[in-house]
Amino acid sequence: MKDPAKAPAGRAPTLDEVARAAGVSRATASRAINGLPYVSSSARAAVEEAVRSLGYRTNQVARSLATKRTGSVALVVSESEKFVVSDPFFARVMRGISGGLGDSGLQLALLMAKEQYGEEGSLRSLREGHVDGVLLVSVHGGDTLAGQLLESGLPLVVGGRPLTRGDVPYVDADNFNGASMAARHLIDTGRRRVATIAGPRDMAVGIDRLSGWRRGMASSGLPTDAVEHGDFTMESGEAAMRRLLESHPDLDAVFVASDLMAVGAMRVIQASGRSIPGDVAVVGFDDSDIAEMASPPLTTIRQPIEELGRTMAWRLLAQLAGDPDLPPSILLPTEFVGRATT
Amino acid sequence: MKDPAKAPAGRAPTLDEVARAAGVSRATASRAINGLPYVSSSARAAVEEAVRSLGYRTNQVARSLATKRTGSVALVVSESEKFVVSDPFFARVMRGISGGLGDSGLQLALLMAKEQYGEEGSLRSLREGHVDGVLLVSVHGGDTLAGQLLESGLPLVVGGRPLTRGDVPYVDADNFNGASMAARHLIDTGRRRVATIAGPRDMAVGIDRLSGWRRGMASSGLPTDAVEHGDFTMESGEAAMRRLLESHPDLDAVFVASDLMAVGAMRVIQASGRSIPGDVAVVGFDDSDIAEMASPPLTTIRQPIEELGRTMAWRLLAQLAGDPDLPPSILLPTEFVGRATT
DNA sequence: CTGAAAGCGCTTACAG
DNA sequence: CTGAAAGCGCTTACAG
Repeated sequence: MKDPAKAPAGRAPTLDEVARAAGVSRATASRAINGLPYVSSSARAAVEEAVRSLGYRTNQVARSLATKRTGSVALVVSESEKFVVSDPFFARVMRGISGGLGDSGLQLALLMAKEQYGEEGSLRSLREGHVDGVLLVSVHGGDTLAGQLLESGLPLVVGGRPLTRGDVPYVDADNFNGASMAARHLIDTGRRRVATIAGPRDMAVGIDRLSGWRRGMASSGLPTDAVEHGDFTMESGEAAMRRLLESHPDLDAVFVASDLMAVGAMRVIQASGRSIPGDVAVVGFDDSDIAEMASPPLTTIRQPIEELGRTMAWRLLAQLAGDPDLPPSILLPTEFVGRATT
Repeated sequence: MKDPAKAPAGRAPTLDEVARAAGVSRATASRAINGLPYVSSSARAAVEEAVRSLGYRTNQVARSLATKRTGSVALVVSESEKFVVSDPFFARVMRGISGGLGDSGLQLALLMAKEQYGEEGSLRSLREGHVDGVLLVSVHGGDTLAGQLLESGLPLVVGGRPLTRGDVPYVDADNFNGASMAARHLIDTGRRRVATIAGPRDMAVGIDRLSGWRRGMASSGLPTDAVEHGDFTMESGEAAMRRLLESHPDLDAVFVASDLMAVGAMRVIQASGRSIPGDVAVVGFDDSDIAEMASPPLTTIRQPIEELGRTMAWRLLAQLAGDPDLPPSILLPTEFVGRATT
């Protein structure tokens, strides 16, 4: 017994075959499948039945060619050395993005912007790839790429505040208020000589966490002169802490702009014979895995990384849908997480 | 002064325009661009010049429709809970894959196989997505998905040995020999009562590292009865170590199947009043970031994670190119990294 | 070595 | 509400 409704093996059924099976034109079949109005319910039912029995799936490539939309967005990440450090960050953002794209039907195309090709090369391949929009995770720099993308007219959302391009839509954690909370918590628990190990001066996340700490200190009129910078590696945290202990041996607390640097700082503090939190209290930032693993477990400020990714996806989706009232950029709340170092 | 060779703004130049500018037919322009033979050098030069001056880039969507190849491969990762643990692993594999794809021109489409849709849903969207091949990172299970993909005829390379499907091409680290090296190193440095904390019994990586350890021990005729299992979390490493110390208080070394579990084990060892490596030597596996951060820094077995990704990409590329003599699967060497716990 | 033409599988004005 | 037809931008036998 043959079943003439079955698709011929080896080749995917086409819209044409669906239309024939349903006894309608290709145009009507297309409308029914895409849920457009002006299709009689009987035609719609026939098409749905044909789709089911043939196992039809629309060929996205053909659709893209006709509609000039690809149904995919690019996730661009820079492949710079520094990035390796924040691998877990990246993975979590991506999970969030993937979740946020959810049932939108959009594919996520990954693009590692290779430094050897330069940003122009990345831009080119984005246009070649014909994506509908771009999600750019900008850890370090990437500002010029963001600017070019914006000017090219491609819908764009950046993760992390771009340093120089205030006009690019972005989503970021509220680093300023998080750092301010950290300072206030230290003050509230009786600390009076509070230092900070900040991130790089040329990264928004470094700048924002430093100015947030300043704001928190200023609200109590405490001095903000004990500042050293690191580059978010553990080693740089150790080195910065050594400098701080030398210049400010009387410090009784330190806010460190990342958990990883904080772990380095804690080692130096302990090696100097000081106890944590007895002699020196420590607050980190990120609430990464190592915060809990540190000994003692590290008090820190949590940034909602998955949520950051989800929000980036949401923002891009909304823009693609033509949503008129979109906030240019979005700040996600950070949260105090008390553990044993304060 | 107008430049008639420039593309009209707003719309990308087409092959048609290139052909016209070069004074050849579309067919010839296409051949020249794709580097096919049978194009006169004068025609080739004219086309190249036209491409340059117009800034032409081939429309991949149109090409895909014509050739029935998409120029993209899917990276499928399962989004299960357990996966979160190995985030850094995942990010590094992906970097390797991206690097391995290199200049192949293939796009990497990311697909998080959501558990809620089940594997059938994932499979469907892969076929819909019309990718040329699939890279599957199989951390836990995923064997049935791998099997279905294989049967669907889509070129496939799995990262990590599938547990039940011996017929699927995969790339993995040489966990067996790595674990064997670990055991031998402990024996060579004078340890005689060597325990192990193995991974889950239902993961290939758990099984392979356990049997490798057994092999290493057997070569010296030492007993292999001190075995406990964890699930690769730090907590499970702690719990397993507690059980080991209870059942084998005389142990003088332990091989732990992951660095993260090893850090947990070290805490328990130290809390029991034993010194590392004085009383108990410890060897981990992975050479992840925390291996260096542990105190004392952890001796471990390095697995080449980026290389794993690169090799997966290479294997898939070779298969797509129709390379006839491909090894069904590939094992990447692991490497001993001596630090302070042995 | 080259060109005219058909075809890849859809969508979408347009005219009914 | 529906269908015939043009078009999206390429590739590739086929015939010269």
